[in-house]
Amino acid sequence: MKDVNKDLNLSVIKAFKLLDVYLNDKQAWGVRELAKKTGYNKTTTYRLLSTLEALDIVQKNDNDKYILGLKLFELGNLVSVHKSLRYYSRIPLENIAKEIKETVHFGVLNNSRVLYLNKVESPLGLKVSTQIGSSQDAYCTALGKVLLAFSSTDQISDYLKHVKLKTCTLNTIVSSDGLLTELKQIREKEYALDMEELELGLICIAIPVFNKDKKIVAGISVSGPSSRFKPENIQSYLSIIKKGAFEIEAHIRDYN
Amino acid sequence: MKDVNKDLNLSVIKAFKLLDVYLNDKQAWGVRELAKKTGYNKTTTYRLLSTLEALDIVQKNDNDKYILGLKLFELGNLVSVHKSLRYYSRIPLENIAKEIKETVHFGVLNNSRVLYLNKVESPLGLKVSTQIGSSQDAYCTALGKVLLAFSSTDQISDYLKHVKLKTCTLNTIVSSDGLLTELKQIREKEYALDMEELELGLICIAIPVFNKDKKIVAGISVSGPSSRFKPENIQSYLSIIKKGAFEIEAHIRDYN
DNA sequence: TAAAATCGTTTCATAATACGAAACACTGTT
DNA sequence: AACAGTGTTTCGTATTATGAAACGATTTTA
Repeated sequence: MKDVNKDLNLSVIKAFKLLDVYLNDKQAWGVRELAKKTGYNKTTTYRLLSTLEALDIVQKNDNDKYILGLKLFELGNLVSVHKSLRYYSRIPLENIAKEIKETVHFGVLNNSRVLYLNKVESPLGLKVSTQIGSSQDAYCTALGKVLLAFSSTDQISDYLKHVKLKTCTLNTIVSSDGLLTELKQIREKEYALDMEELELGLICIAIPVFNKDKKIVAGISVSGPSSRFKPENIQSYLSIIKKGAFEIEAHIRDYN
Repeated sequence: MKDVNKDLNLSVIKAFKLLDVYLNDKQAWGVRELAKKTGYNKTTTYRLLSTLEALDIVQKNDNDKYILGLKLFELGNLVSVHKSLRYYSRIPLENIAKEIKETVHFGVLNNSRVLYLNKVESPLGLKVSTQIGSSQDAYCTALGKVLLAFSSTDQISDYLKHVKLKTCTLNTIVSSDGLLTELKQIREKEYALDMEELELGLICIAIPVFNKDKKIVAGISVSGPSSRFKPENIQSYLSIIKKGAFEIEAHIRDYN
């Protein structure tokens, strides 16, 4: 809580840092639990929560623990950033999911992470399921790698400077050189694969979505269990995903 | 800004009241514009916006005006209230929309208003389109009336005490007695109609969704232009919507 | 059954912070 | 050249947030 900041409302910052707890642990919290998580005083936490509750930003559940309230749902749905991406991606994603029968994701790079803007889940029982609005490390997912690959060289070197590549599985790329080579190959092939790099048994294909200036704005990925991703399927999957990407690109030519 | 409140963080309240501006006017705002809208001092508004920008709650658009930021999108998608309603309503709503080819809405009563939790738009060019997360007065919509009708008598009389029934069209019910009679009929028929009460040319059918205790938890509505809502269609529409309601009810039996 | 350990909540003197008028820098218009 | 818009910074003052301690109510442990 040092004041390196110029001149900001500290209690507003505190309030949102408290809400940030919910980004990591999506559960209901008590006053003392949140006080411990945030490092705030118990009374401070209590006062913040009372304030947020009065505003319908948080609310108590059946066990008198705090959960995020409906006002945040209302505000979240008003966010106009990437709104056209979200809007125009829906139907193409559904078409892809209908053909391939695997979960389809649509995301952008945000704060060095993949932010999922949209998804359509596989109709099958065994499937990948990610929450819209959640984010994931970029280096160990196909979607993240394809978004990185077509970023500027400055952005890529910045990414490597600030993000630690951690081992998720035996296949995870953990060296900067390894990732740079991988990104170069992705640029050449115009698609990315995640062969169990994030999680064992999980395979993922991703392709970029460009605007009219050939600048990357988003990516589409299809993911599922390795048992269903045979090498002979990947090419046909790619052409189906590319068809969806073309549809989206047709609508967002003025996106920047 | 009177302190009738017990002991709350006033600047946190100010911050969210500022964000509330976006609920009414979904546009980009400058510092002075927001200061005028909120009644805050220009400097206060500037400091609040700088704080919120540092937290990614708002961000500047191309014209250096403030819009809601992606952090709100992330938080909004974490809201767990009504999450299962939103989840289990999706496919039934899509099936209804596919059959009827009109826009289908799914909503609950929240703060005396209809809050739209989900929607599927009509595939036709001329269609009703409402924003998920937005809300609407209850008394002049079919969805609102059906949600009111099956509320407790206390809630209904409370509603009539606090909400002013304003004329939207010639058909709007503006008297308390008129609305009470209408709600009684809705309880008997188990569905509600909005015959151009909110907007001329706009017709809407709504039915309730109950939990296992026969308590209302949500409602489904189908809306479209009056030219496409012939009296002879309404009965067949109703049976299609009811089928969807049954599907949802099967999944939410423990909802309260 | 008593004691201890939780929980959320309230109090209040003190320390910290938000406030806002005024001045400033910048841009585009008259 | 004067004016009318922006957003931004400064700084003394008035307001507000802070947190240790005490409180009441449950639940758990001895």
